[in-house]
Amino acid sequence: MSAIGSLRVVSEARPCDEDGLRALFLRQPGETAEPGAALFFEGDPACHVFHLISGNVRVCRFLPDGHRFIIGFLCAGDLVGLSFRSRYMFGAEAIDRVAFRRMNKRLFEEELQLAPEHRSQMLSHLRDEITASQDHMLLLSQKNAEERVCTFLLDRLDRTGTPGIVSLPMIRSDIADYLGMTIETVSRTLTKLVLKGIILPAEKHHFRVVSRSALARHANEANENDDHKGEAQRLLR
Amino acid sequence: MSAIGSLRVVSEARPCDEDGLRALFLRQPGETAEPGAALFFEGDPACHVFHLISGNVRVCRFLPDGHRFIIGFLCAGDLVGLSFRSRYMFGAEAIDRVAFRRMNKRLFEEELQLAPEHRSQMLSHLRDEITASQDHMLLLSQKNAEERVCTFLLDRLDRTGTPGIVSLPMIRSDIADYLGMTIETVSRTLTKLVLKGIILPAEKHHFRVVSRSALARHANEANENDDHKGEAQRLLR
DNA sequence: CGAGGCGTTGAATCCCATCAAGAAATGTGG
DNA sequence: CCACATTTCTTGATGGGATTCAACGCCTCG
Repeated sequence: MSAIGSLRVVSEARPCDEDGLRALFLRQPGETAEPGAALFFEGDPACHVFHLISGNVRVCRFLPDGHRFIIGFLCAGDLVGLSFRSRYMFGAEAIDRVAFRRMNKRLFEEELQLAPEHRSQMLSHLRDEITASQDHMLLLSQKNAEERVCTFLLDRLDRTGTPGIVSLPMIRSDIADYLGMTIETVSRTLTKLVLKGIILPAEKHHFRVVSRSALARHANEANENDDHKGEAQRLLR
Repeated sequence: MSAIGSLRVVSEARPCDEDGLRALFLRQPGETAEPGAALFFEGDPACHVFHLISGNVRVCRFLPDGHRFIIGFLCAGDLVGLSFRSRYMFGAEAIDRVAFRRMNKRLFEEELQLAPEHRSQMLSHLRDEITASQDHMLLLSQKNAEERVCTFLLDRLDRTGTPGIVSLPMIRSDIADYLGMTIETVSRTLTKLVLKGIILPAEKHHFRVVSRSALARHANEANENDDHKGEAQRLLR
């Protein structure tokens, strides 16, 4: 639980399958995007695949009534653009200063032809996206405000480099549009968790997690390692 | 809008990419499942890929608290099982009498090796699953009861063979668990749509759609062909 | 300093879930 | 075919959790 930078375990152990894919980008020049800038827009011709070097990106779609939905957040090491046909199905915007490499899709596919072992990595990546989507759907359809926020914090906790600290580089409205709630409810729920002693406000955009297990309990997660660990948590309640 | 059996257009025209994949199943023996029977269970080793010949299947996951979530519904022509690693991430249950073929996954992958053109069809299928998941997330996070039901009806309308008729072979609780609401709200919303004159109750498990465009308007869909048609609808409002 | 974006908190409202009851449909056995 | 049990569907009454509307403090930046 304290391993730094460990991958989030979705459902079974998974040694960094996609490292091979990432290696393809090393020849590409590094680029940067300023906060708020778009890497690409929803609806644009999908001609590049992206690899994030540093920084945070939000991935979003819009409804005709102006509502925004955030599909997810990307950070260092993440790939985006593999799951498109001819057009981007969503937009990607820099949250903070972002460094990335991009690769022409045609070129990317040629490389894939040359190195067939990358095929399975590609599939692997797509399967992960599907799994992530389904977990997200589960959250949206079944969880209440507190469970949503706790789930989100757990997720961020595993992505943040410092143990016991969760970093929220995005603003409240990003979180709200990701969790399917309003900024007010997000704010209220965070306050409630602080009052309950589960998290502590730390520096700007950071919280200290006092009790990971309490967080997990309040998140009502499906498989918080449904082995002995899960049992233990149930008994401790 | 009246073309029978036309594929639902997700975002761009797509000639039946996966027909090649489907052809692989023709050598497999036909099987059937009775209503309520499971094709496979969530958590089981994923050793088969399935191709539906006829009937309807619900695809679902369970939460530790007993809640059920329905990821989607399958019908004739659909494939399922492509997006798994070693275990099924969800279960599949027959809604009515179902005919299908199955294929050992290892065999399936060998066939894929032999016919590399199937690779892209495989990717295509996974991308469709991702798109569907994201549309579903959008529904769950942004839409109210009426919009959800209208979206669902539109979706079913395109899957039903008879123009102007939407078939709902599944029961209310299936719909509820798919749309993230209760059976009561589903029922009330359908009643409301009937009172509004948008749909008419037809035979058991069927509704007649009086006005597709009204349905689309109430669904608040993103891309109801965002060309002139969309404009026209806006003007007609 | 003032403007504007961001975050928090309060009060009122509303949509949907919950609880409850009954109607309609389906199935089963005599 | 009917009586009975069970499941499915609908409708009503009520309450609660989240949204909405509003105000205010904090911070950054020009």
